[in-house]
Amino acid sequence: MDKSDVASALAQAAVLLELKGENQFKVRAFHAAADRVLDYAGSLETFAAELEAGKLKGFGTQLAGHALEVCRTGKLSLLDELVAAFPQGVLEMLEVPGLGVKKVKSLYDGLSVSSIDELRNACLSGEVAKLKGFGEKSQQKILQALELKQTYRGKLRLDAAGRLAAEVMQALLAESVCQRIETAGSLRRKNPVVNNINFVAAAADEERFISALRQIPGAMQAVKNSAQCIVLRLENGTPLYFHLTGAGEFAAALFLQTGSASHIAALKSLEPEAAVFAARSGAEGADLDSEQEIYNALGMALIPPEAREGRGEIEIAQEARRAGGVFPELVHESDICGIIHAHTTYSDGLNTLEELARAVHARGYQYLGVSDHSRSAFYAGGLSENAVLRQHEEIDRLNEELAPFVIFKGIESEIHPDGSLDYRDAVLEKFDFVIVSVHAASRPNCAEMTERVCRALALPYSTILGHPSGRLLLQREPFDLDMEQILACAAEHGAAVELNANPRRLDLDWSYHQTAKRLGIPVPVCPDAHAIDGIADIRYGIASARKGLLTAEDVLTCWPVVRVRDFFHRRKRGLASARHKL
DNA sequence: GCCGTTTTCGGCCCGACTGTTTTCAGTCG
Repeated sequence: MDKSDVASALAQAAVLLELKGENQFKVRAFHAAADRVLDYAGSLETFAAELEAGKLKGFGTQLAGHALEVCRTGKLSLLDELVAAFPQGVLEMLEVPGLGVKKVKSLYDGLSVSSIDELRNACLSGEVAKLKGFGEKSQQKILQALELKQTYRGKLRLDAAGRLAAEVMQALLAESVCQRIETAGSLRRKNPVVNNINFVAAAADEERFISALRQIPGAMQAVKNSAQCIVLRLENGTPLYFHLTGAGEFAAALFLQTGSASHIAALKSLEPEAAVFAARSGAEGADLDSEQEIYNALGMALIPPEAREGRGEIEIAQEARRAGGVFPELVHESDICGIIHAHTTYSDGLNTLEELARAVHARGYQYLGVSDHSRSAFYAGGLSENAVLRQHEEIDRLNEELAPFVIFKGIESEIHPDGSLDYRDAVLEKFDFVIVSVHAASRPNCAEMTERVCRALALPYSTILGHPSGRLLLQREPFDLDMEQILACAAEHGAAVELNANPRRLDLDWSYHQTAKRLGIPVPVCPDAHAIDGIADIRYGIASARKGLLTAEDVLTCWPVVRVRDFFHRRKRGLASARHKL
């Protein structure tokens, strides 16, 4: 039980109250109360105490009572009543993009549609288009959204997959049904989204192993898929594959189950590979006890798991081996010198500027690039020009206090449809760096969107392009834009392109990293943190950067403070030569 | 349902965009 539970109970109640047709201001009061719980800086205990004392703004007698009930019992009886009043599927309909509470209500009231399946049928039969407030286009959009939702089914984002895999491995090791177990497949390759989770396990007793799998929470069924593979199906639909192996063949199995199909196929087409694959299939005679030896036997340096995609890494590894060396050292989390792209309470962050700066400082980083939302992001409390000036004064004060630690003055500015940014030049001038990004809901065509971003990049104030594709993994598709053209444009103007490390984004996608590198574009790995905890997300960004074969030199946030400052200055003066060194 | 030091009743959070409409409601960020 924590603050997010309280907030989520109040927010869910708000949605259902609206669905029920309650007064919109009452609904808003519930939403606002939920936001206030999240924004509350203290502990759950002090929150409850202040509620009781009637000290919290936004909580009158009613809402304070509801919030206290959740704090004390973990339950909200009002919410239970509301949930009971609607079929479960109605709530699921709210997750369909383009459908808000009003439209769901009108579908439920007007067509008695109360589930995703019924919604699809109503669209297919053309009934939705006849409903007041809907039309042919709305119906088509709903169908498209449902189709997209279907393609997301059973898939997991890297962070969720990693957590699930860790829980499963812990449970199996605790039951002592395997001596060793590791993740393999797309999770070990750190793909942003995975369709399944693969494990390699050294387990002597197959029956005990399977029965332990059946004990895992959410397990639906665990059955043998082939001679050496067991598949576990969970309630959410994601299949988990367990490749059983003897302890002596563990490395060979891990190697075979990690590489992507094209990576393994490319290796199989090489001459000396026969021995390795024969050894694997011969089972008994496998004497290769590490992946290092396997790759060496194949005539190449060890390829890091993230890179095993069949996109040129084999040639790099062969070349490295010929030169007597190892695979080029990819970027590590420990290479990160500073944090760029973080929000504070000036806009929609949870921590104050000072708290955030001290936390980043305490973690041993050299600098923090603060970038709250700009003016036009009303929904996120975007900064007015006055707020910008106030923040700058506070930064100046903190910079004196925390030196040699540096806080860079930044902003995350919306790119308007015409490619312009949010403030007057006189204000833009005052920032050390400006992250330019698109948030707006509208989705223009490819040419318009590309033009919009390129126009922004041509402005001397645009330092970093933020989350360039705009995608939200398993939630929203990327904008329709020409990424190659945008990268060329960033390179031309000396701008950097962010690798947003939030596991919901991981944007710039790893498949474009080598293009960026070739064009000399520095790629900062940015947490886009909205609280101190969010800084830890850079580990996902680093995983993606490694996947894209980036080195510390390629990642702007691995540069020391002096070099970053110099990059910002040069960019502002239109002088940025992206790859210059001091 | 909450709030207020001009208010205890009457107002409550912005703006673009889309698709539905003939002047606006719903959604999104």
